[in-house]
Amino acid sequence: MAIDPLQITKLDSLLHQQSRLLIMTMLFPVESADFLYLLQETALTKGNLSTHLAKLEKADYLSVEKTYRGKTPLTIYALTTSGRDAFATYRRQLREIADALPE
Amino acid sequence: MAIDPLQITKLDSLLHQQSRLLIMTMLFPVESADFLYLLQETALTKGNLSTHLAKLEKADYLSVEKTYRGKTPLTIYALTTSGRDAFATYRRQLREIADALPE
DNA sequence: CAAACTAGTTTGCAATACAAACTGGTTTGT
DNA sequence: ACAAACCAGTTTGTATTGCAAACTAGTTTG
Repeated sequence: MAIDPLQITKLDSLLHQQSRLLIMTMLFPVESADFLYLLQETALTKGNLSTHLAKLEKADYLSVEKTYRGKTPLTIYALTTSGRDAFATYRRQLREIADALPE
Repeated sequence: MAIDPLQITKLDSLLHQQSRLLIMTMLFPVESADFLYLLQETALTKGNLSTHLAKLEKADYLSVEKTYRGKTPLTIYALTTSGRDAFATYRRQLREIADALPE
């Protein structure tokens, strides 16, 4: 049975955004990643990446550890449990919706 | 083979928005629909529905015909060919992405 | 020791999303 | 007749976004 199209409006708006979904998708398979890794992989600008990460952190979808590699700053990002849960829920809903879109 | 996560950024931003995707999803299976039908089915507010429709019209994803039902205004919306094409492309890309999101 | 580089953050601005208020007209009630 | 309520949308005001340029604090290089 086809799902209700109104399910579209139930998607987590924080994740239903291309840059943030991309970041979450990069972080999901790994334990953690640093800023420069994400910068390269996402191809976002630094400012853009920084603000999206801040938004995800504020939602408690990821944790941030500020440290050093030698003498230069190093910031490490990792999904939290609730970030993983939110991603899994979004993924499930997105699949249902994508399958149900009319032909 | 898994797709490149960067495909996420290739999604049509106009359609990667919940209210607008909902409107397009409602319009796709039908030939046309009037404002009140969309208002009921989408459960958006009138202002919100109006501005999203205007945006889709501006992108030439839908056409608008203003007429009357008896003496009261009646506005009829229909997807254009390029609107249908855009929807089909978005649907295909969304399915690929949804399938490829990491487990 | 100044210039250039590194790892991010902050700022400024244009575009968005949303609902309340508005518009132009019609119907209803008295 | 005429005001009040209603109808089908549109416009407006405001708060939130998304983005990249400019900035910061420190480090390395020439």
